[in-house]
Amino acid sequence: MKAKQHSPEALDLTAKQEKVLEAAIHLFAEKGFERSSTHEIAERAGVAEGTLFKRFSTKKDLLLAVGIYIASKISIPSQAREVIAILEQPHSTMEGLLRTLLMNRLTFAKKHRRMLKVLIQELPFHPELQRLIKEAFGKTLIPAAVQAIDRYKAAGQLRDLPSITIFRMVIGQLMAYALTRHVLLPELEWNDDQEIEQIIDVLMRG
Amino acid sequence: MKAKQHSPEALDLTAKQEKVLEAAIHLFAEKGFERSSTHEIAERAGVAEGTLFKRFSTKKDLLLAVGIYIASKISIPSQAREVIAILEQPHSTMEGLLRTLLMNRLTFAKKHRRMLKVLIQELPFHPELQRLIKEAFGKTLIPAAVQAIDRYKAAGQLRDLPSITIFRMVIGQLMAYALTRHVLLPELEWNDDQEIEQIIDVLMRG
Amino acid sequence: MKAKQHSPEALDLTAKQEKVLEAAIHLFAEKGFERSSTHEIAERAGVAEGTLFKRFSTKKDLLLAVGIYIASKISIPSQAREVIAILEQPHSTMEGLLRTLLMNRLTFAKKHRRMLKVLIQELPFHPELQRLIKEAFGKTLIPAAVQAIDRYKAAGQLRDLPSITIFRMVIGQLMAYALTRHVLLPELEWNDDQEIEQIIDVLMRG
Amino acid sequence: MKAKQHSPEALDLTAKQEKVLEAAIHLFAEKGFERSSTHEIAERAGVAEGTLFKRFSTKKDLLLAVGIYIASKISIPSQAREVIAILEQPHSTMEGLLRTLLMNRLTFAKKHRRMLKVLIQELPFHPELQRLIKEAFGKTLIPAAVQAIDRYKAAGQLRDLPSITIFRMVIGQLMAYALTRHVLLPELEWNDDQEIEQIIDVLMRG
DNA sequence: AATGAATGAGTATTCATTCAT
DNA sequence: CATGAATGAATACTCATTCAT
Repeated sequence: MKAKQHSPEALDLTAKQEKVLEAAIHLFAEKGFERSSTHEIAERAGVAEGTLFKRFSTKKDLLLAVGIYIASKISIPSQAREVIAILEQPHSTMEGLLRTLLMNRLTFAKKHRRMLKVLIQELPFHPELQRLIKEAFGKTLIPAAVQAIDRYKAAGQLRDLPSITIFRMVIGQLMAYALTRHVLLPELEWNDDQEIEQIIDVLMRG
Repeated sequence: MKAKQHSPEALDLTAKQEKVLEAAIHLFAEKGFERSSTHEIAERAGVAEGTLFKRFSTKKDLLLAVGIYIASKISIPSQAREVIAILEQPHSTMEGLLRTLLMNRLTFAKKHRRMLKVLIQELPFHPELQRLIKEAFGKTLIPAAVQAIDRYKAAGQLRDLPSITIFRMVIGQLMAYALTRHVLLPELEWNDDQEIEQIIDVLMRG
Repeated sequence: MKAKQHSPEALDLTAKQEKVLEAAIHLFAEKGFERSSTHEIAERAGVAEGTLFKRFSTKKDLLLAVGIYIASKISIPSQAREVIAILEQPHSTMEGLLRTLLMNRLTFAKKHRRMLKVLIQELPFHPELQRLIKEAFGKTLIPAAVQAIDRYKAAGQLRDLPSITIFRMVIGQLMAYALTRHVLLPELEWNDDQEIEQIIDVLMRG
Repeated sequence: MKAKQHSPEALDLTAKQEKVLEAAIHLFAEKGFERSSTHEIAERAGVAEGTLFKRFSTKKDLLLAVGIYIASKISIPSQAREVIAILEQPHSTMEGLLRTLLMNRLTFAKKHRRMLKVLIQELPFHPELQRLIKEAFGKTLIPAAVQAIDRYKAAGQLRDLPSITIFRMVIGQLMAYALTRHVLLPELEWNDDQEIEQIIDVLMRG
């Protein structure tokens, strides 16, 4: 009928349902999953409690919806393409690649800050969620990254460490920064560009 | 009465109370704070539910006890002394310092794995907990670390980056590794010594 | 419009409405009235939930429809005629009457098994239903039966017990059999003809 | 500790728990199982809703408690002994046996009227309940009854019908009477002694 | 007429906490 | 001191019913 244009495209939600998901994410991020009641979520979304359960038949489904959405963003054929494109571009320097990559991921983290917080918080307790995310990462992102790293190693631009270790180091720095930046000390003023330069600097030269 | 020798020395607990705290930590780590019931905790500790509330008048107190214990470990006059001693020792090389430091912290993390998991999980939702930990870090560890870093910079062994940034990088790598090692992929086999060497390697030379 | 030929003639239902009633009876009989949801009924009937409430403005109306239908079957001017005809026929022997009657009622019970189950289950809790059924019985069946029994007593074929007691005994045996046969032990193999002979035998000679 | 003397001896309930069970039976009998809320039950029992769930961890457990209690009454080593004693006594006449038996059972039915109503109502929907009752009957009562009937047949006091059929006829009459008496038409005045005489009369002579 | 999304009161059950023993 | 029965508010979820399309 009418052409719908949702942002969480993988989920196909009506307006009210999207309101519900939004409210849920907000509350989950703010107070945690268990401490947020469906009553509260419905109230914040401006719908009846019954409405919530029409689309999300369980409170946990609300959480999984976050996982599905993020997974759809991470994996092909969605935003991962961006990352893979970056990784596969013949960046003349490793530094350039890093810069583009970090900026891109940081933008992503900023945009989906709340969802990511919820996800990280609940990941240890929900195997379904773990599966979702592991698949999303394992199928596309990690292979592409390892391949890119191998290419740079072959070109002599990277020292001969296990590719997966290098990957972990980069991701680790990024995560550590994002965590400090958005979760631990969000009250400070941050200059992302400058911080990224420093991270790159350290990663390249120690 | 009798000379007690608890490991959580800052808390001064009787045998049963310690059992309770242990049970709480175990369950909090495994299922999360909210999903663990006081009934379950009391059962696992082998005490009555009433007994639990004698010493910990609130479920949250059990959580705070974890915070207090860890804080006491981090700050003077306890185990922090170890770290500060390390930082203040005239290690001839920066690498040696890093190695000692990382090993020491990783041992700590391994020993208090569950407590740390609980702490990290609940930190974002409990200001009291945040205060506890921030103070513990801010009062002793960070100043000592910054001072040590400054000394190495003065000695020309470190590039001229903001000390606090360097500190964050090191801690970041450590956290990223500990997280991957103990929380995200605990099922893999890890060789800590080797991994530490790689981390040092990357931190020193990029 | 079109000449309709429903079996529940007293109710005058469209095809969809009949589907709904059928589904309701099926579910009520299987899981009980309260445990069957209108959602489930609508689904089984293949209609929307709104449609259900067009004709049966209340869930209870669905139950009453069963009562109305059965009542219409019991009382004149419907199938009761059959029974009354049997009772009024000059059967030479009491045994013959009993045989015809029991067969007839058992056929009826078999045909409307589910409706009867629902009715019996819910009768104690719904005064409207009780009224419906009492009227149906009281107005036509019981008087006719009493009259028939009186005739046989006068003819010396029956001992001088209160007619209403005799009626209750016969109905009692029939109910006890039908209950055992269709509700309590439906999984056994039953030979109706033989069982009826035995019931008659006992009723006549003890 | 103290010698407790419950009437539902098989269940071992405290005073409050017995109150709860009583309230539950009352309400289940009056409004049906599904229509009675745990809130209502707790209120009628004068306890908090939580208290109810301490001993009966599920609403269904309350129902099963009724089943367990009745089953304990039916089967050895409880009241069944009474019945079996009656069946095994050398009553000179079959009529005497019947009279004693029917009186005994009717007293039982009168005493446990509500429980029996609940049981009969819910039996079709709860396999666990069916199992409970079937076992209670099958293990002790039916074999004893069949044996007694066989003895009377051998003594020429009973016609040669299948024993199980005879049993069913007697039970059937009893049930039919009890049902009419206590469930269908409880508002009428009944003279049990006289009615029993009539039932015996019919059963013996037709 | 038919649909099915939306409603909100109601349900069984859980749980931190209290207190008489 | 220790116990565990008792509490009652809070929770996730269900369901008969309504109504805009």
